[in-house]
Amino acid sequence: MKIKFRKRYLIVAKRSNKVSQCACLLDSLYLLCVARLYYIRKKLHCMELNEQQLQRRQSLQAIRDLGIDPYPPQPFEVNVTADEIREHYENDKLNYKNVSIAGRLMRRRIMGKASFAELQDDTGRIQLYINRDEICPDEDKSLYNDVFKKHLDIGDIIGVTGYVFTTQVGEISIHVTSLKLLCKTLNPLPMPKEVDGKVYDAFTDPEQRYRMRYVDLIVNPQVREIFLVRSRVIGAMRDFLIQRGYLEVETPVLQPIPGGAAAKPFITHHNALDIPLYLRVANELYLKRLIVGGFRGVFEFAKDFRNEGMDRTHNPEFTQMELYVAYQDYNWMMDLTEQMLREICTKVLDTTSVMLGNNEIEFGEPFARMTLFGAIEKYTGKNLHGLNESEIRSVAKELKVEVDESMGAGKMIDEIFGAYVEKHLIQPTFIKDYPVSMSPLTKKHREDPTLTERFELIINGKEIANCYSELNDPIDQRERFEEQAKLLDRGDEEAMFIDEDFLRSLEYGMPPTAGIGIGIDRLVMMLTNQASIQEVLFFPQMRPERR
RNA sequence: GAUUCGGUAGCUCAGCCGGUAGAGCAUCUCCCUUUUAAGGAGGGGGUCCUGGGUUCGAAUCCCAGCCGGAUCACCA
Repeated sequence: MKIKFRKRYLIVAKRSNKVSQCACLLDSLYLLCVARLYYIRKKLHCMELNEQQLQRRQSLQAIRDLGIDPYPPQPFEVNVTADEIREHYENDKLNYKNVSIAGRLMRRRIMGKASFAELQDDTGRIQLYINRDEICPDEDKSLYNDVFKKHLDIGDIIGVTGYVFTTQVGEISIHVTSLKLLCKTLNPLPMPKEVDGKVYDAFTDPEQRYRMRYVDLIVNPQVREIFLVRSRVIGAMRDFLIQRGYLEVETPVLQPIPGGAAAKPFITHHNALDIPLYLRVANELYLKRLIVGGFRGVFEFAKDFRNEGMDRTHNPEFTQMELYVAYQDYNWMMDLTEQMLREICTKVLDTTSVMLGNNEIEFGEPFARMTLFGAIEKYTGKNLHGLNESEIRSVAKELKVEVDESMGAGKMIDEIFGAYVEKHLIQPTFIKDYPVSMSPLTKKHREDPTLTERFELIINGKEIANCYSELNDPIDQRERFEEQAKLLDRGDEEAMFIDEDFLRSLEYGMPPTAGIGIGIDRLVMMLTNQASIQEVLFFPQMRPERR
């Protein structure tokens, strides 16, 4: 507006060289008013559409005026995909004499009475050759001259039929004999281009990509690939577990007591019951109730919710697979985990080693196994085993690890581990035997009552799985919960609540059980070499868009 | 949360020692019947993130804010 005025003012100033300054001023004031009115009208009538959006709406109307439905209700029969044509045409030409394919128009090269275009379906792109006199055999050339050349835009969804051929420069293409508009689009797409492997004008702004994932998926094929891997990883894991006879179950997301993990929950309210409910931070306590109920093995791919920080490895909601198997222990679960990851990696990526940044992670070799205190001693020189809370606090201070009064011994050990050890564990490593205080749901170690039978699997310096021999002594469990309750009172917002119903279930008897939780998002990050969790979530949480 | 970098056309970005807003692609008009970043000719398109300040004059300098990226710290 300001600029428009300035431009006009300059024009006026030039024109009125010989006119009095007063007249010039009046003139420009008038133009200012006109410009403002024009601006307001533009805003009201066009809802701030840009030129290209307006153009597309005009094309939409023009198409309707030609008697064509831009959003037809009939199905369009597709009998081939872009990928299939590119792969099999050369060896099976007779089978591609009558193809029908649908997708987005992604590029047009119009050369007068004939054109090339690129159609993108869910498998990739295929070139189209469109000849005016073939799609318009009669006098009426409007389908080519008006609809195709003028009123179709990049991104529009079309269906074509025709036969496959190879062009003079050797590109497998579809010679189009008929073309139908299936959906007119009103927003222009970003237009990345690739020349000799170099990508220009890529749609790379992470904010835009995450906010408009649909656009990201249309124009960035590598993004689509990540989500295909994600789906296959989950599929392979599910197959692995079902093959072994474990039951896939579903347990409550809305929980009256948020149990099973040290984490800050989201809280909500149920109107009819007039009670607070929490979004689950884990499903552990429910799956164990099912083991009490008599299932031998249960698992769930669970969305968990934690009201904590957000960064490139944390999203407020994330996916965990939790598995509980009766009559097993954590040693057995180590073997199963190793086997499962090896199988998933092989099935999904057809290899046992993956590049992750500069590190090559090897899933084919046996995973290293170390005790927690052993690992801490290895990397800090301090043996924490047998130390009491105040002794650990002083070691933590000596190591310059930040601790505060609300932290118990377990929490401080975890801090030290995080600061000194975790980053060194690049290859898959099981860290086992955690102190009792940091594992309130875990059975005491068979040889050392100050420890628990628990392991975490660390890969590339990140925890990816957490497993226990599950505590099934109801009296011991009650005492551990009471310890947690004291931490809650001390101000540890992540400490656990006492879950009376869970305790009651243990009093009915839970067989010895091994349980594990595997972070699916992190696993997928590793298998797709992604540094941020947003890249493996379709719709990562974002601040709301303004207006 | 701390530090740091950034926000300019539909997209990717340049301009930033203050002085009339630029490029490529996209879009529009015209030419072109095997092109492929198709080509040729011409045109349109901007609240330079927002709000203050300094100045005759701010996209540019200063302050505040909003949004985002990266790094660091913490939860998975």
